[in-house]
Amino acid sequence: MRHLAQRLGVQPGALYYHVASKQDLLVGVAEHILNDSPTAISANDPTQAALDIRAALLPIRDSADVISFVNAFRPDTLIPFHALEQLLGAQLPAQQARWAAQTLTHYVLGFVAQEQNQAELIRARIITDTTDCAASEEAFRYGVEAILRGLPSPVQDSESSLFPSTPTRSRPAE
Amino acid sequence: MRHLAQRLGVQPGALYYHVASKQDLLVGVAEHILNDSPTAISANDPTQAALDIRAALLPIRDSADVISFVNAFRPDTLIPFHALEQLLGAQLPAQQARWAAQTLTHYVLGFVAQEQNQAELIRARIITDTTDCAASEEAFRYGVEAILRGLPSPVQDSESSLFPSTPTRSRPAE
DNA sequence: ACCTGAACACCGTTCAAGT
DNA sequence: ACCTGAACACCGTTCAAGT
Repeated sequence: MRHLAQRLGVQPGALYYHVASKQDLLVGVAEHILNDSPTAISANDPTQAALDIRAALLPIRDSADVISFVNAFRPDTLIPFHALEQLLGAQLPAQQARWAAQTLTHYVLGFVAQEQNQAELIRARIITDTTDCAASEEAFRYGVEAILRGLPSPVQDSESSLFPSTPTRSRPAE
Repeated sequence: MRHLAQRLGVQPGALYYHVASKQDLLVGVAEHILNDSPTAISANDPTQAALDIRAALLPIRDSADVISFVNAFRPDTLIPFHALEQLLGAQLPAQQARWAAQTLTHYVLGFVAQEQNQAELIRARIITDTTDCAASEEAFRYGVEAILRGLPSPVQDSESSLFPSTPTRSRPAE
């Protein structure tokens, strides 16, 4: 809050005319990070979505912690995670769709949070850097693929979207 | 720090005679939480280990965040996660064993962190409680089982370890 | 050996008062 | 409508000085 105020050339208290609390501000920040990312987040392929979310978060310090907080504070406000739920739970009971999405979500955010917290410790010279960027990506992908393998597989789309095998039913009750 | 000092009937600064930093203290706290838990953590069955870790963390406020921090700050110091690596990676290349364990670890810590952060927000009356304890456990289990299904299965101890079906590929370059 | 006192450089938030 | 000034109740950390 105080840093932000300084950057706006304003007293800390002034922020509270525009925002009710730091937490409310973070909701806005989280939405901005995910919606206005240079790399858009896929809404078709869960593997790609996971990679895209990581790519959107990595360059922004502590963003994974922010997103995790917002997901706990205001579930369902962050579209990409909501989208994941529809993607993975295409023909699953609603509750299992939610569980499936949360499984992948927790992994993605947990993984990136660890990367970023480690980066923060390195920046502060508390630990020394032993990170290989390419290896991190490989490790991330390994987990994503393992999880998707374990979850009930969604529509194997390919060109088979010609015949509507999926009942695409039940738009979730608002 | 200040809370702890107060509880010890001592000035805040006095703590720094015994501990180098808050972070060092947290390493000790994390070890204590996992080692001296009333419910011991299984070292045989990964599913049970995950459930045990959650059981050990749930009653201690913010413990999942503490453990996550310590895992980033000092990887490999927390035994149960190290044990998970050996359990899951019994006949896997070292790097994949690590990745497998981290996949499950991120899920477990991410899940419990969300539960605890939500509990904290409820305690502070910032959000209202809509949590069903039994449902949470079911959701947790769902994710654990999905992930273990997706990961290369460890020794199915019974009789199937007779034929070495896994090609145990090219040990990765260090 | 262990602690106090006091300071340093921080937090998020509130609120009367100014313009 | 938007901000200042000043305070409130907090942080982790350091360090001379006490016992």
